[in-house]
Amino acid sequence: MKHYTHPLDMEEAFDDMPDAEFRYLLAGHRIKIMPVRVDILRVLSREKHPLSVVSIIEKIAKSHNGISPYNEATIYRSLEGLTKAKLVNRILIDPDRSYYEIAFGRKHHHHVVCTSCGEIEDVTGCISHDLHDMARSSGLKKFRHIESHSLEFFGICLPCNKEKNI
Amino acid sequence: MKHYTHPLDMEEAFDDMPDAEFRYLLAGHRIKIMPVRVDILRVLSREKHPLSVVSIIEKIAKSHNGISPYNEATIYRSLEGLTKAKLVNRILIDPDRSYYEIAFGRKHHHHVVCTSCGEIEDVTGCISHDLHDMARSSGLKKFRHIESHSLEFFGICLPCNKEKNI
DNA sequence: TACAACTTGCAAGTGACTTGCACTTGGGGG
DNA sequence: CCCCCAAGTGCAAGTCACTTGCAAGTTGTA
Repeated sequence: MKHYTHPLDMEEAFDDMPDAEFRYLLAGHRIKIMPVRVDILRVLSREKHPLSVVSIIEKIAKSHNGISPYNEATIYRSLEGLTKAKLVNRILIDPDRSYYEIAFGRKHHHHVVCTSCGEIEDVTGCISHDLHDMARSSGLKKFRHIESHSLEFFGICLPCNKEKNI
Repeated sequence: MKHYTHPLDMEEAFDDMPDAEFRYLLAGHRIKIMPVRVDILRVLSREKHPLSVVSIIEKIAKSHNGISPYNEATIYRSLEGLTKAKLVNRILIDPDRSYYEIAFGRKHHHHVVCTSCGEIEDVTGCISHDLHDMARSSGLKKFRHIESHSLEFFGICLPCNKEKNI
């Protein structure tokens, strides 16, 4: 059997990560290994960028003869559980719907979102250390522990920009 | 008549800004001067932190004998218009509801949100220049213009933390 | 293998917004 | 200063993403 780097030590590209790895991760996080969870982790791990819930369902459907075997409620509950287990992250980029991305194996990063078409691109090299220092040092009387941060950029992507200048 | 610094040149504390200033701002942004818009600007300008829509309505109600003279739809439409005019900002901190804050007269800043009680505190001294540099320089093939960014921190505030340790 | 705890499907419910439409109003033009 | 209409409003119905209650099905462990 081929040996796979443990996901938590990897960088990018999970294209061929076998389901066994996801089961391993789920077990490690003390969550029951349910098919829907494995499917979600597989779908998200193959994406470079955050996916909306609808997209997640579509991708799952594609790998199951075009029909998702799971109820939507199940998907939502699963995403909630995976988020609590910190295996996926819920991303705050759109006030109208939720986006999720895999939470392990990738460099710390953030996103740029096109305010015109919604295209999402990664921003790597986050200065998160500086950010946390900043958060801790600037008039924060009531907070000592910062658990996480969200850093999102918004702009117009080149294709959309060109379209407008026609 | 007392002279007031133009809002756009001010820093913090609008506690006593007269409605005339808000009318001035609205006119300057070529939006009709409607009472609801003035009310929203007044309420938000008196707040140190972002307010949810419900809170905005409650504050407006307080200044009108306890009953808001505006329909909820009007509030939502107004907030949308004020956001487009860049007089208020919609803040992405809660996937379940919208928060708004005044968009002028304050130093560039961000927020820390308590994931337990929702308390919001400001983070000043943002390294926004570095952030934009970061966004522009890190593998961004498709974006050249970054219009805005959202930087939010999440943690547990001291009161909530104490509560848990009882 | 038995069972308790956890999950799921289904269907109904929730809640934050949005929209269609007829009525009103702010403010520029005459 | 008044007229007029684009822009804004109230009301009520609608939408849509998500949540929940419950009965039935799974998982993992004892």
